Amino acid sequence: MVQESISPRERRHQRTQQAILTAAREIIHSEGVAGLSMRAIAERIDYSPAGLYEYFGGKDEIIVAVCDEAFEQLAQALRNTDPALPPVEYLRECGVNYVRFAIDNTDAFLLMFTQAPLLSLDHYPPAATLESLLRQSPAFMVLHDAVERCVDAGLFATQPGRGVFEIAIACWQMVHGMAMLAVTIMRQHQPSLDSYRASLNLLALGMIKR
Amino acid sequence: MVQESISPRERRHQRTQQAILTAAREIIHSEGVAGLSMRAIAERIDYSPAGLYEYFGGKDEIIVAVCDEAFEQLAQALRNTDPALPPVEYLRECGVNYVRFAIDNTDAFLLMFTQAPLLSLDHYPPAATLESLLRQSPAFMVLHDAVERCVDAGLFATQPGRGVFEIAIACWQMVHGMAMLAVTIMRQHQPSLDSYRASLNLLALGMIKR
DNA sequence: GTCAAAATCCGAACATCGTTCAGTCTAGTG
DNA sequence: CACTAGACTGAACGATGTTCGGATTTTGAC
Repeated sequence: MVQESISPRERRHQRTQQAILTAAREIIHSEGVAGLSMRAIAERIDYSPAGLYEYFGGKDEIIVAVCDEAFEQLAQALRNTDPALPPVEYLRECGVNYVRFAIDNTDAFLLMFTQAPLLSLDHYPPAATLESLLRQSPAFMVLHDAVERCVDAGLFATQPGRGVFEIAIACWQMVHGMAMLAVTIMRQHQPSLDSYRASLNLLALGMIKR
Repeated sequence: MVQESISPRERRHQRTQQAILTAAREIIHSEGVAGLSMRAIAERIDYSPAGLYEYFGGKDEIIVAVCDEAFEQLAQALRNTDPALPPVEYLRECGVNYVRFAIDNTDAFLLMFTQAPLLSLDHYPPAATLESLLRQSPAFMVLHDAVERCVDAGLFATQPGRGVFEIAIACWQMVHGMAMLAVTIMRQHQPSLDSYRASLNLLALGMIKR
């Protein structure tokens, strides 16, 4: 039997942990990543800087934790895509939602893909294969399953060595490039979501069986 | 007449400036971006930390200068694409070279697109339009001209509101996503360049007039 | 209820960082 | 030669992430 109920102590511990994370998120949103400091977090939740180390191993761990939350939010944003859409349109709208998430959550997105990669090499355990790594990512799996629907419906062509997984990676690369450029170089010059949609249509067109 | 010859003093100045930049580049390559410090640069070229401020306004300016150099190298890497290739293949190989540059110069590429964007908002003057901004980027213009060749040859279809410029952006987004993921999440699991080629073929296929 | 152990939390300190400033030395100009 | 502008340093300032010893509180076992 698993002891499901947690002690009040653990509950307080988790609550304080969450308070730290939300404080970090707020600071990043208002001051930018550079403005995030242990002292700023501590002050915001009425703690001493040293007290934070009771809940996180250090600043890096806090950043990684914020990223983990953001990755889950991204996956949720992708899952919000209307499942009633035809397979290809569904896949395309997943991509649009990916870009939309990046634009609406610039701070979080930049953190996920510019700060975490520099830290994660030490924090995340190295996976054996790329496939085993990506299968643990809920966000990627939404794209993967969307591609699978297209293949199962006989719309997308597969080849030996280029199955659902490889096609899903190609889709991810495309939408990730869109999102990444949108939050960096094009930050001040956002194209319409329809222009992203048009580009994704082109990629889908190249994949469709003919 | 322009005074072309520069004084020995200015020559020394420029040489020291270059020494600072190469020192910074080497430190980033061996220690990572986090290991880059004014003191480390100064020590490597036998200077006092304060002496560096005679040549650069601060650490941010040094980083931006390193990025500017790297952007020029990227443009050069794209220009190395064999011009004898047919238009579409030429465009595709430009993309492959973009990804190859990212993989071969991971430190520089990460610096360009993860550090600089956070600083450049203060350093670079905001451009009026996206087009005027990108036209100043030699690297992007290589892609742009490659797309133009495809359009002029009657291979790529254009539409009102989706001309050479818009298509070039789509290509850039694709290759940028490939490169970005290659140097972050897939850093330890590099797919072959041929798999990138195959994905780029799909995008090109969607653009080809039919 | 008692009491040792564990969990919190803090103040002070340490090392490091980017940056500034007053001053010294040197090269170039009149 | 005198003078000025540039080059360079040492010491310092404020801010940062982190550690450590100790004080305080909470918990669980007897």
